[in-house]
Amino acid sequence: MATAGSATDASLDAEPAVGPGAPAFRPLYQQIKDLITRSLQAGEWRPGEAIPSEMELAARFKVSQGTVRKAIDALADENLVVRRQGKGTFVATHAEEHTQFRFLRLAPDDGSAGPAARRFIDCRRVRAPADVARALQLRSGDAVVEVRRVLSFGGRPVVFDDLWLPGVPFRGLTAERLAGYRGPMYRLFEAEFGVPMVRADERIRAVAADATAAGVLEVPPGTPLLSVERVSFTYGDKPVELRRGLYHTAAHHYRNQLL
Amino acid sequence: MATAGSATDASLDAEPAVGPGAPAFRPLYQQIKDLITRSLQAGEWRPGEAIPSEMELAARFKVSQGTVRKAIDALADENLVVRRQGKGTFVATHAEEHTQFRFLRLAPDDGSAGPAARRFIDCRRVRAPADVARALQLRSGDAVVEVRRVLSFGGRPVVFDDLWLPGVPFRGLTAERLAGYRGPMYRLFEAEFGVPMVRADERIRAVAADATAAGVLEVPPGTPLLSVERVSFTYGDKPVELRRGLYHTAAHHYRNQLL
DNA sequence: GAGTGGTCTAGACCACTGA
DNA sequence: CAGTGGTCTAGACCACTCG
Repeated sequence: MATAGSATDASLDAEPAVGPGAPAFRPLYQQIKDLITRSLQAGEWRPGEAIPSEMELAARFKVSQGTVRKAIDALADENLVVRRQGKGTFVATHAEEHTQFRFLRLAPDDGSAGPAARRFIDCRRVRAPADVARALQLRSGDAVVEVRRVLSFGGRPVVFDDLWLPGVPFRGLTAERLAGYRGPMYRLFEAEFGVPMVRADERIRAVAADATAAGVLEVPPGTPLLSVERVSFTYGDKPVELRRGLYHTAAHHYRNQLL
Repeated sequence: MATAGSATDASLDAEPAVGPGAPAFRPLYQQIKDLITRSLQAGEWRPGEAIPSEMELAARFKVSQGTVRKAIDALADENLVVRRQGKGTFVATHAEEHTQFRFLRLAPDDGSAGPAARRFIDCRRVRAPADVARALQLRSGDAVVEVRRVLSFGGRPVVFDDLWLPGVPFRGLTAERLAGYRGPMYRLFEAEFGVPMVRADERIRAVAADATAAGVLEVPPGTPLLSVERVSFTYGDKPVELRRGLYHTAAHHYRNQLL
């Protein structure tokens, strides 16, 4: 079977489709990948849950197991999904993640990986300034939630984060909720608000500590700090967080691997 | 055929090999990948050249095309090799690379991607200081080549690099050679010295400009700068460059994608 | 049209997990 | 033990490149 006729709950290309608009060529496994992504987006399976087995998905989409496998491989490459031999394939989650990995690329200069202590400075509903609105694809003045917090390692404040979340999915996010939660903040976002962070872009520069940052991070004003501006996305490449972080890099560094 | 007997020029696992030392299980395609990597390392095919077709490699290693394909896929994922449909598979090269991509993650704040201007401050043979020797896995005092250079964008100096290369493969690297070369520095390294950079680890922090950096980058002393310490590797995870870069991030930023 | 990589299938068997 | 993902094979056909 070269072209599938139809699937149970969504449509694959019925014909090779070589119209004048030339939709080019779209491999079957990519179409399957999109269908699975759509199911993730729709919440058909929640973070941490298993998705159906390859055999089941192959039956559902009327394609071979190999094609489903390629689709899932692609999803696994993007960390949307995690494969576990003998057990199944699971929707990626920030639940385990060994606390501060994956998205916080800060490492201590020596290997000592002490646990992070969090302190929330505030959490307020505000109207989105123009730059925040632009980053989150909202309109200026739309409701957003602003959170400010500090991360400390070994008793010393190292990270000062100022972040904004769209008001609508994050209605009900309060300082108490944040302070009372055990586990990574992104885990709370996905578990309590149904917004899993899946990808992020960062822009990094060096800046001098202003009075506020100096006070929070307990350094003299003017101290060089790493400025990390991050936009995080959920499933449909939809931006759902703007974060401005200031990192004190006297005993820590931002690690990155190029390949 | 579940286990291959032998190959033309190297050995695959002859037996499942379940000794007491438990070498675990090593998929065939990974063994093939290692063999191909070894050929790359030995210079059997040079950067930019095509490697044999999947069919030829399958015949050479006495495995199916599908297995070779998986091996090459893995190599392509690590950017050791580039696949081009209809043409072949080619050893990765820094020849095209659109000038400043892949390894220099600095981008202008506005989209304006002007060409970079290079200026070489010096290029000397020196004895490796302890920290350089450690990073390059040499002995303190071994000969290394130190290069210092500046990159400018739109007439303004933005990057000040100080880098060390092991003396032995880089015998004959001179300021004239560097200044006279058209194209990326890493292209010169792979083409003239047979050392392709394949992977790199970076450690980033914020520092204040000292007198030297301030002079070179034309900023006041104390200006916050991005400090980027990079160790680059060739094929066998062998470190072949230590680079300390200082980036002036007033109009540029270091971009990074997290997934 | 010949040769390359890319897709898709079908089936066998292996490694791992957990009841 | 049954069920999962992981490997390997063999063969067909497709998309792309280039002479």
